[in-house]
Formats: sequence, structure tokens, C-alpha cells
Amino acid sequence: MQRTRGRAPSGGRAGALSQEVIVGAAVSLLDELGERGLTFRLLAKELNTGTGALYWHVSNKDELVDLAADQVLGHAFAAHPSLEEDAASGLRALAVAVFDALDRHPWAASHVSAPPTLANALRLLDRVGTLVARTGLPAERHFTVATAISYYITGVSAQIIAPRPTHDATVSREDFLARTARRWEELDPADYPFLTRTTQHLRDHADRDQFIAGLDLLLDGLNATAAPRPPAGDSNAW
Amino acid sequence: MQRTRGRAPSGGRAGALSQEVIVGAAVSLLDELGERGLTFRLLAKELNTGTGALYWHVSNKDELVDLAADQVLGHAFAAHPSLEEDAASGLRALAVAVFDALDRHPWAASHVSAPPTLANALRLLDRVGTLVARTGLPAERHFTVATAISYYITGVSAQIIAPRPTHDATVSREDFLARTARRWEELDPADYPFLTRTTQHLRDHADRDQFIAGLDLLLDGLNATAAPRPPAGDSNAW
DNA sequence: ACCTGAACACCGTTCAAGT
DNA sequence: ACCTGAACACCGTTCAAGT
Repeated sequence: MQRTRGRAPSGGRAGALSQEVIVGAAVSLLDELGERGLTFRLLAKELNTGTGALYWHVSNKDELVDLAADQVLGHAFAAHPSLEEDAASGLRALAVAVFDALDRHPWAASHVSAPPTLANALRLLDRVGTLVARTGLPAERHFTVATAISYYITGVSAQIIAPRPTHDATVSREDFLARTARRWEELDPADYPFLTRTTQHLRDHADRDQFIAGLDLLLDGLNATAAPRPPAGDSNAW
Repeated sequence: MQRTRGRAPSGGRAGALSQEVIVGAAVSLLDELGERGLTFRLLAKELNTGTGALYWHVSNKDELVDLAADQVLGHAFAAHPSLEEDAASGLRALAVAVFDALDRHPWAASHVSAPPTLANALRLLDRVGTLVARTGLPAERHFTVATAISYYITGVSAQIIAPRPTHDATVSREDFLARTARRWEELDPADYPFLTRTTQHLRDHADRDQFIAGLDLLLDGLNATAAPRPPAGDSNAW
């Protein structure tokens, strides 16, 4: 359960074990084989050690996978240097960078949980908060709004990206959508009036665009409420 | 992998196995022991059968847990008869009913995935869509908006509700939040300028309210865009 | 302080056999 | 058609022993 923080004190041999090395190797295995495929035995072999050695640096498999997911989340910041001017476009860019990072490592999406405790999940909320703070919003709303946005980013990404047939990469995402659309068509219109009417939309519906559309809705909401709010209680009228 | 649809043909003994009975028992075990605690051996003993019998009705543990989660999602509709008039308040009520249902069965939240394929997940999207259709929104936007809202509902719920220490129910949610707040206080303000400034908000932050606040933001966004949209491209200005 | 690897206590899943 | 239960092929995790 101990962690090796920072570099090893002395030179040590090149392949010296550390939490970072282990997590990095775990990410590769996770990418290749999925969560089920990642095994302490396999990981140990990959790193030329025994399984026991891994437990010196990581408390258990849950922690290992969480750390791996947080490392993946970190990729988003590399891609997105954060120096946008405009708050709205900065938030959009950040959100999309996170979506894309998770999309490249589908197993990771469901392991980012809230409120954040690991380094990069914290960083995400912090950046979102910093951008929100540049807005015209009153300071008391910053936290709530920042949280809502960052939960949307990770939560909806996870929904969309979550590995389908838990292990079976033979079915492409498009096949999956097409098959789902076909199933929707067979539903009873009495039970599912909306879906049976709308199944066409699922076919030419791109996940990533859907993610962005929802995000824009959220940001529009922000925009709308940035102006002084109506008396609480009679929120939405339509 | 075969399923028993509907009731058994003849009377049969009271405890006759069926997919529904199995899934129901799985929900109880899941509630008590969490996902790790649910075991085919244990479930079989609970139902007075052998493990092999279970596999006649359910293809594997993944399917079993997915079905159990969908059953939990179904609770939300029982609590929410759907006959609201106003689209906005109907959506709010539906969303909160889903959140509360998942909150009572935390293991379920992360197993509702998108796009929906199981009965109650489909029902959720359908109801959301039906409510959205009552709005002033142009018909081409119904699908996208309905999807955004229902992904928000299940995705953000999952984020917030996801079982913390995967198995350890000894730590209450409040303890967890308090502990997290304390950890945020110790962060380096240089790395996390927003969070270290705002840690107080986490302490008195109620998950459920947070969920609703984000939802309202989304609905406000809807409201704002229900009016004719500005020329595409210059969406948010602030 | 860190690594080794055998051993323990499980699990999901399959399958030949029954009714 | 549906159920039984032993058996297979794993796993995560621990721990006494080493360096």
C-alpha cells in the first residue's frame, strides 16, 4: 500500500518499479484487453516481477484501475493547454478534450467518479471552476455551476463511451447503433410512442455531437441565468 | 440463455424459476452485499437451485446485473405516474424520481448505459421525449434534446451515486464528503486555485440538490433556445 | 525498503446427467 | 424444457522468506 512518490532516490536499474510505471503498464493492458483482461499475474509478467511486488505500490485492483483512469483523464490536459480566453469556448474545448481522451480508452470512462479525489479529476473541476469564475455569474453560484458542468462532462461521457459488450470488441460502435435502431423499430408504439417515431435519428446520430449538443444546452442555460434570475419558484414556464 | 417470457404455462410450484424471479433475488442480494457480493452460488442457494439452473434463464453475470439495474430504474416510474401537465415540471419530477430510485440501489447507477436497450431505460428516454415534444421546440430538435436530458439524468446520477469504497458501507456519504473537503483544503493553491478557494461549498453541498441544480441549468438552456436561435456559429458570448 | 512466488479462498461458467 | 452439482480454469490477495 505504500506509494513511491517522485523518483527513486538513487539511480536504480532502468526498469525499477514505481506506482507510475505500474499504472502506465496497466493502462496499456487495459487498452488491449479491457478491465477483465487486466490481471496482476499478467501485469507482473509484463513488468518482470512477482504479483506481490505490485501490491507494495498499489493497494488493490480497484485502486490500480482508478489510478489508470485518472492518468487517462490527464491526457485531456496535455491536448488542451487551457489558455483559452473566452470562458464559453474554453469550457467547450476542455469538455471535448476530456470526451476524446476517454473515448480512446473506453474502460476508463466509468471509473471517474464524483466528487473528485484523484489528481487529474481534481484538476478538471478546478479548471472548469476557473473558467466559470471568468463569467458574469455571481460568486455564490460558481461552485454549483462548476460542479454541474464537470459532472456533465464526465458523467455523460461515461454513459456514451462505456464499453458495450463488456469484452467483445468485435462489434463496432456503428454496428451497435444500427442494431439498436433496428430494435427500436420493433417496439410497440403503444408502449414507446416517442422512440418508434424517432428511430431514424438514432442511425445518423453521432455520439460526440450528441455530447456537444447537451453541453451547449447547459452553457446556454448558464448564459440565460447569467442575467439576474427571476424570483425563485417559478423557474421554467414555456 | 433462454428466457421465460410471461408466466409459466401451467401452475407449476410456487417457487418456479423464471428470469424475473432470479433478477428480483439478485436485486436483494445486490442491495445487501454489493456487486462483488452477488454470487451465482449464493443466488442459487437463496433460490434453492443449482448454479446451472440460473444460466438457463440468464446468459451470464453481466446480463444479470444489467437486468437488475433496469428493474431498479423501473421503480422510478412506479413512483412517478407521468401524468404531469407542464413539460418542465414533468421532466423535473421524472428526473428526480430516477435519481432517488438509483440512490436507493447505488450499485445500479453505473449499469444504466446509453443508448438504451433494456425495457425501462427505453421507457425513460421515451417519456423524456414525449415531454420534450410538448415543448415549443421545433420537431427536428426533439431527439437531440431528449437524448441530452436523459443522458444527463442517468449519467450524472451515476457519477454522484456510484458506490464509493467499492464494498465498504462503513463510511457514510457525509463522512466521505467531509473527508474529501479536508483533503481539498490541503491542496496546493498554485495547482488548484479554484478548489482551495471553494472547499467550504463542498461541506454543505447536498448531492441531490447538485443534481437538480445542473438539471435546471439544462432546462433553462432549453427554455432559452426554445426561442428562435441566433445564427449558428456565434453561440455563447457572455 | 522492496521483491519473490507459492498458497489460500474464492469465482464465473460449462456440461454430462438427470427429470 | 428445465434443473443438478461436480469440475475446470481461472482470479485477487496474502505472506513467509529472501535481498
